[in-house]
Amino acid sequence: MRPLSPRDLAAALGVSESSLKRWIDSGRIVAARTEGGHRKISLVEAVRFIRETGAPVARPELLDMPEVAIAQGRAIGRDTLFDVLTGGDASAARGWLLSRYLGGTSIAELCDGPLREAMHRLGELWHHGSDGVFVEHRATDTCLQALAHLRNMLDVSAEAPVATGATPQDDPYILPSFMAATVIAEAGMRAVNLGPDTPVSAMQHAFVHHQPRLVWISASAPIAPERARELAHWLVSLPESIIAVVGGRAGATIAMEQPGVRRIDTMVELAAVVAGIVGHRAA
Amino acid sequence: MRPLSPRDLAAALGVSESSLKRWIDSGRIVAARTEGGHRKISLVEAVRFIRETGAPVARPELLDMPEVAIAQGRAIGRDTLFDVLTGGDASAARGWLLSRYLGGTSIAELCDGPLREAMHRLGELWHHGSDGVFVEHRATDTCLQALAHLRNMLDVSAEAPVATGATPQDDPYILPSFMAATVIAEAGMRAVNLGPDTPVSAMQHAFVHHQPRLVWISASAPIAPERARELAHWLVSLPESIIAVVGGRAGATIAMEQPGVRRIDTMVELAAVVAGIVGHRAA
DNA sequence: GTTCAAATCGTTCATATCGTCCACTGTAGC
DNA sequence: GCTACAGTGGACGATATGAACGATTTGAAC
Repeated sequence: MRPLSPRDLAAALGVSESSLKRWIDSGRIVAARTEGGHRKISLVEAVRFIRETGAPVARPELLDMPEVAIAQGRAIGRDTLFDVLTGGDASAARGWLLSRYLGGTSIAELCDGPLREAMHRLGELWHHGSDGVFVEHRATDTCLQALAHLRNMLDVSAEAPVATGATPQDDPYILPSFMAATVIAEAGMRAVNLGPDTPVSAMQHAFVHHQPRLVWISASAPIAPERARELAHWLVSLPESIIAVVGGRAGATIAMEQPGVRRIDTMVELAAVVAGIVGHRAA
Repeated sequence: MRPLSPRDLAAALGVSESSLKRWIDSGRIVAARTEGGHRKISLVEAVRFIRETGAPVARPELLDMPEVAIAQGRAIGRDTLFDVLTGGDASAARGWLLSRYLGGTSIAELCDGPLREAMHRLGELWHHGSDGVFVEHRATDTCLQALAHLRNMLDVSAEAPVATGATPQDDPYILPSFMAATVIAEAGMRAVNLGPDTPVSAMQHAFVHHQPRLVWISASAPIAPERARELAHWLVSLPESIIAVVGGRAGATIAMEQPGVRRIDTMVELAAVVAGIVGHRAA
């Protein structure tokens, strides 16, 4: 049970670090000092203060707030995203991702790191335990909420170039394409996501309607050869000025068929592609 | 995010700081105090006040809701949600829904009214025009984002009773169950949504894990007779203290099979059921 | 043990908010 | 018209807050 620094508690309470230091110095919060003079606030003291003053807690996740957890003396920030997701607390997961994002980690990095790892391990569960499907479905919904939250915080110019994308027909995975859309929005393009189980004809309509500079395909489930051919055929038929990228476990099936279609393995890569487009525009 | 100061909220509402301070002091707005006596208003409380009093929001961007300004700017009430959704601008759709919500319409009413109508008309498109699939997929993603936004604004107690729910296997519709989860959260329960294409076994695991008071099933696509029987059988086998509700076009297939399983047609109805549970608890 | 980046220190200063008082507006009763 | 009253918006000195600064401490890597 790590003691809190003034910065930690200030962030959790939504006040400035300066104020918090003053409150400690005036005795309203009791804090110990290290040899070198740094203030350390125990979790119990933080809870006492919050209780007694009725201070609003702006970001409980920074305190790992549930009283149960405090009682158990769980360490702060120790939990991995996987732990939080298997725990099933949607707001905790949102908090986890949000605090990393505010801490400077890009959405793309979050997707490639903790999110990918967590969902991968959940996939393992799916194979091993009988409750894997339950946990995975619940985690998908939780991630959707958290990603939507992040995406809503971004502000993309209405003049930014557009990207359209989808998950192919018969592929039910919601999350990967939603992640791609979020990463693309973060990198500065307007992302139009058609979601899972999308036929090529719908992608074509989206293309005609939005005139995107970038088209993404996110293929996780194994894809039937005819479908892969149909998709690859369409992608190759696009004008040369359009960048087509394909990601996901099953993406290789599509991308291999033809050059000119770029295979992508990570969200950071995707963000780089988008940055190239946006940067080029701006220049 | 960060708590609002009287000045912030006053500016957003277009009233004087003096009035706002008076409203707080008279208890019409609940505000916490800092150690030094400064008033802090949480965003949820601000939203509650705006909804209940019908106060007009002069400058929503000060509340971190810039989309609302745009939605109200373009002659509010002229565009239907259907128009906005077919237009494909996600932030416009968010603004549309958010401004109605701030205006006092409940999420349940929004789902039963504009959202249901819009999605229904989009379904018609699906039959008539060849680009219907594209528009419908895009609109689904847009609605997901907007609903997640609303859901993120709600604040549900960690002690609130739990509801679990899902869409049956082979039913790919994402939105209805997500809407149900949002409505349930609005009405005061913690909602755990397993999303589309969920086998009964996963619902059972969720039940064992979360010990919910309420179980919801959202069935839109036609459901195979064996599956319907399997689902109905499970629902009926639940303890009597558990309330089981079934909604959606295909819901009748399941609910008809057995009494004790309540058929639900609107989100307002669902909210009423939840209110019954929460109210009973509180009493 | 040394090195180094990140966190925290104590301080200062501009700004935000406090509580209070007062002048103004609209409305209801007479 | 007049008064009483209730709500509003603006102004005031006093206090609280938040951001910035260079100096010091900390923790982890080598």
